[in-house]
Amino acid sequence: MHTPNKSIIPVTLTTLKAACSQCNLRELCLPYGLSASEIEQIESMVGVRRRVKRQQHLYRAGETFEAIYAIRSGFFKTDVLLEDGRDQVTGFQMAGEILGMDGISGEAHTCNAVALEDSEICVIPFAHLERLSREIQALQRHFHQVMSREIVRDHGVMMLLGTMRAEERLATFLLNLSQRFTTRGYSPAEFHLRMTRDEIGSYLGLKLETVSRAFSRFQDEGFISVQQKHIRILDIAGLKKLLNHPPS
Amino acid sequence: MHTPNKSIIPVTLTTLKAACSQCNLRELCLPYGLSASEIEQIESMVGVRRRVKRQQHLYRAGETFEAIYAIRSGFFKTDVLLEDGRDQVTGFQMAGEILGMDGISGEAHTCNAVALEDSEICVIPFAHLERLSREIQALQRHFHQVMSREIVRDHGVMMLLGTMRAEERLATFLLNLSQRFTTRGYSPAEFHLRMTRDEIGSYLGLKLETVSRAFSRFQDEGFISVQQKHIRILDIAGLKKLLNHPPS
DNA sequence: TAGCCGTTTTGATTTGCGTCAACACGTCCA
DNA sequence: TGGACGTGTTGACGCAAATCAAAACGGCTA
Repeated sequence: MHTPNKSIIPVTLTTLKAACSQCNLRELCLPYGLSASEIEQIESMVGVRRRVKRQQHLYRAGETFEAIYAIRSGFFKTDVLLEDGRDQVTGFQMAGEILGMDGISGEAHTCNAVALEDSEICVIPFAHLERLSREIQALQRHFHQVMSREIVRDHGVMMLLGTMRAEERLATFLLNLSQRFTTRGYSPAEFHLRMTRDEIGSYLGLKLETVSRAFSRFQDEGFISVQQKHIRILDIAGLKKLLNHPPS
Repeated sequence: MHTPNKSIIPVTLTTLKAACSQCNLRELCLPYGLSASEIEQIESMVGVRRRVKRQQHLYRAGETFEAIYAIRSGFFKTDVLLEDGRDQVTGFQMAGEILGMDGISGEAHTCNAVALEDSEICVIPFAHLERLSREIQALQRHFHQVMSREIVRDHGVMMLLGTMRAEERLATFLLNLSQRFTTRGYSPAEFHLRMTRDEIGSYLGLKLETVSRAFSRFQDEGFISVQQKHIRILDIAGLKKLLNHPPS
C-alpha cells in the first residue's frame, strides 16, 4: 500500500480549470460569437477538463444526465444499442463538437460515447449552462444553433441511409471527414481514420466487407490511396462525381 | 373581377389569437409543465393560428427561418431534397408536436413541411420564444427537451434504417403510430394512414412495392387488417415479435 | 524472432429488396 | 355512365449487398 506521494491524484482525472479564452477552438465550440467578457463568464460554467483514454466511455446509455461535453482534443463515436444486441454508430465527433445532447430530453443518456483515441473534454454542467444562457443571449442563441445543427446532421444521415448506395455513402463520409478536418486546420487530403471498418460500416448501414470493397474500388479508380487507416484523397472531383447519381 | 365582399379576407389565413390555456394539447405541447400564470405569458408569444390545407406547404427548404410551429390539429410530413431529385421523408408529425427546429441552425429552413390533411398550426416567432425562455425557466427547460427528443427520435430512425429489415421497419412504424395516437386519446388499434405507400416507403428507406407487400404479409399472418389507408391492429404481440430479431 | 490476435482484404455464393410490368381499385369530372 | 388519373396490389426477374469462408497483414508480447 505504499503509494509515491506525487501519484495520489491519478493523472487520468485531471481537474484542470477550463480556459475558453485561451482555447484555440473557441470559434468552433460553444463560446462562438461571444464577447471577451462573456467568455470569461463561460469559463465559470465549464467545470473541469477530463481526460478520456482510448476505448473508455465518456458516458453510457442509462447513466444519469447531468452535463454536456465539449471535445477539446481527440475523437469519439456515439452508438445506440437494441435489446437484441444490434447496435448502430450514430456519429463520430471531433474537437470543438458537443456531446451528450441526447440526454437533455430525459433523466438519462440514450446512447454511449466512446473515445476512439486518447481525448480531452470539457465538462459543462447542464444546469449551469441553462442558467447562463438565460443571462447571455448570444450563448442561448448559439446553443440552440448547436442543437439544431445536430438535427440537420441527423437528417443528412437519414438521407444517406435511406437513399444512397454503398459507394455513394462512403464517398459522402470521406468528403465530410475531409471537410471537418480542414475546418480544424488539418490537411483536407490526408488523414488518419480513428475508427475500424466495422464502425464505419455500422455508421453507414453497411457490413465491414462492403466498406472494405468500396475502399479498394476507390483506390483502383485512383480516387484515394488507402493504407490501413491512412487515407489520402487523390481526386476529390472524382469522389464528388459519385454523389448525386441516383440508383434508378 | 367581381369579388363578394365577405371573401376579401381569405378564410385560409385565419389570424385567430392562440389560447394555450384553453387548448387541450397543452400537456403535449410547449406549455407542458408551466403554471397557469406562465401559460398566460406564453399566449402572448404564440402569434396566431394558421390553417394549412392538405398538400400545402407550411414552409419550404430555403425559406427564411423566423418561427417554429406547434400543430394544433392535422398531420404533416417533413422531407429533404437532394439536388438530383431524390428525396427522403424525415418525419411525420401530429397534433402537439413542434415543426421547424431544423431552421434554427442557419438563416433558412433545410426541409419542407407539407400538410397531409387540412391542419391548423400555432405560429411561434422564434425571437419571441428565446426572449420568453430567458425569463421562464420551465419554458426553457421544456424547449430544450423538445429539441433533444427530436435528436433521440432521429437516432431511432437511423437505427431503423441502418439495421432493420423491411418487415421490422414497417412493424416499428405501425407500433410507433399506434402509440402516438393513443397518447392523443385515439384508438391504439384502429387508425387512418394520412400518407401514401410511397411516403411510408421514403420514410422507411423502402420502395412502395415493398411496403405494400409487407402490409399484405402482415394481413395474411393475421397481425393487422388493411383496407386502403384504414389500418386495424389485430395482434399487437404478433407485430412486436417481429422486432428484436436480428437478420444474422 | 516467433507466435498470437484483432483487423482487413478478397473470393464465392446467397438473398432481400429493387425494378419492371400488368392489373385492380376508388375518385373525380366530363 | 364512362374514361382518366392517382394509388395500391401482385408477379417475375435482376442485382447490390449480405453472408460465409479463407487468407494476409500489422502490432503486440513472450
